[in-house]
Amino acid sequence: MLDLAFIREHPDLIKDVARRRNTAVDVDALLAIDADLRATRRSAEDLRAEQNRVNKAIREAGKDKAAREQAIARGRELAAELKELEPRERELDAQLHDLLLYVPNIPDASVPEGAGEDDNVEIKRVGEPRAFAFEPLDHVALMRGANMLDLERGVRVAGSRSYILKGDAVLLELALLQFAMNRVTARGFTALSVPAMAKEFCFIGNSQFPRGRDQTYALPEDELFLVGTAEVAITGMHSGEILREQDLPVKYVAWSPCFRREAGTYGKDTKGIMRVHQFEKVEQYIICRADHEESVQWHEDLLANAEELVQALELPYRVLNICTGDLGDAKVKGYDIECWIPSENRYRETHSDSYFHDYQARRADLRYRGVDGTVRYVHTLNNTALASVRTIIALVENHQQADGTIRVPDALRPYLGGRDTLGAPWR
RNA sequence: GGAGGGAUGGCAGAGUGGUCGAUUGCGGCGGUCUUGAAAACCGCUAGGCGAGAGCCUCGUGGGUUCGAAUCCCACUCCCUCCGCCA
Repeated sequence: MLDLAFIREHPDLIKDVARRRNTAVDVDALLAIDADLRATRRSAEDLRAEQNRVNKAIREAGKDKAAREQAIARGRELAAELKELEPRERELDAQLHDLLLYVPNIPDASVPEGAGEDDNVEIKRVGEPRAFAFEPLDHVALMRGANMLDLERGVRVAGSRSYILKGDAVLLELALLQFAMNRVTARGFTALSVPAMAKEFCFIGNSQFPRGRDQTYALPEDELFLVGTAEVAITGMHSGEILREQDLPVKYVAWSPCFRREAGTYGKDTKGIMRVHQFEKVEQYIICRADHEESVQWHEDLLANAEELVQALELPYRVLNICTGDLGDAKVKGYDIECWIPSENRYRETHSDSYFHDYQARRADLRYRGVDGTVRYVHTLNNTALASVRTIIALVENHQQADGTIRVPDALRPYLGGRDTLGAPWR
């Protein structure tokens, strides 16, 4: 959410931003409602001010019965007028708030212009895609052969885009999660295990709602929703608080299951487990002071943390600077890390590193008191540390061996009981 | 699932229809004193809208009333007991 005063002063900028971001928002309607609300509120405030004066007069009238009766009569008139005005004031306020949720954030000047994902700009490439001395398999063939994946029965249990990991794949998943948790906590992040379901306000605060509502699983009986990322729960957990500047930055690394409906993606990534409804993720999250330079610094640091993990797993990857047309509404700027997937002969997204300035903080009402006493909205940032299935795909495909087994990168071996190979030879 | 109690500022905790946006304590900030610190003492210290006058906020939303932290209704959350249960 942007500051309403800023929108009032820069309507053309907002319209331009919405166009560049491919997002629809009716700025004129918003400003019309705002003007109407302010006029209505002004009238109501005048009435309330007089009401307060009349109430004081009633108190002070004491035994002067005539003055008291007269003031009460005026009070009755004011109450009647307010009864007309107040429902309208509430209605306009609600409408304004709803529209405000659709106004996107302002991208940083360093965000490339572009219509969609094809216009994202590659900013670095690390590691060489491996030259295989044998015909490499895709993750489905590989994991099936090694008895690590059962797609059919996963679908039987939970429908399309569901899967069952088996055998060494389960150990691999747990190892990866713990590997990520250990590496990031070693950098001073506090480990969290957060609820995988959350109330609506958390999703609004984080900006998943209202626009992404159809991508979220709902539990209507309980007015809860399944989170698509731990980010939702973390944004919600401090909602309404005023933190102390001395306690910033707050750095979390949270593990959670992630649930995604993937509505509207029917033809996409139908093979294997590239796009699934449920996976595990370790997420980095930072709450810091309202300072652009500091946000930028943490954004880079979060990227570096993620790169370090990917490098330790010996996966070739590249980093993209996400263009205006592909950047989520709430983000000021975002980098994606894409890991090399041999069977697709291309890089695929495994991490998403973003900063938001105070956009999420305003929605979630998350502020801090500076050492000088002033209260401001915090800045928030987050980046994936490790997402289970996509990392599993990249790892098994990149580290497959001629006999169908998977080589375990050195950094991961301590989390797999020292094993250097997963699966038994089968090719 | 059943019964009862509760929700007030950063925290604790008064306040049961008008002078209460709110007693007090703790914490925090500033000062006096001190070589420095502690202690003691003094002062300041909720948030939001508004250029300002002023307006709003005592869990949330309605209602009663000239007037609501206070009364009524609904909801949410927390606590205690019972039941069920990983």
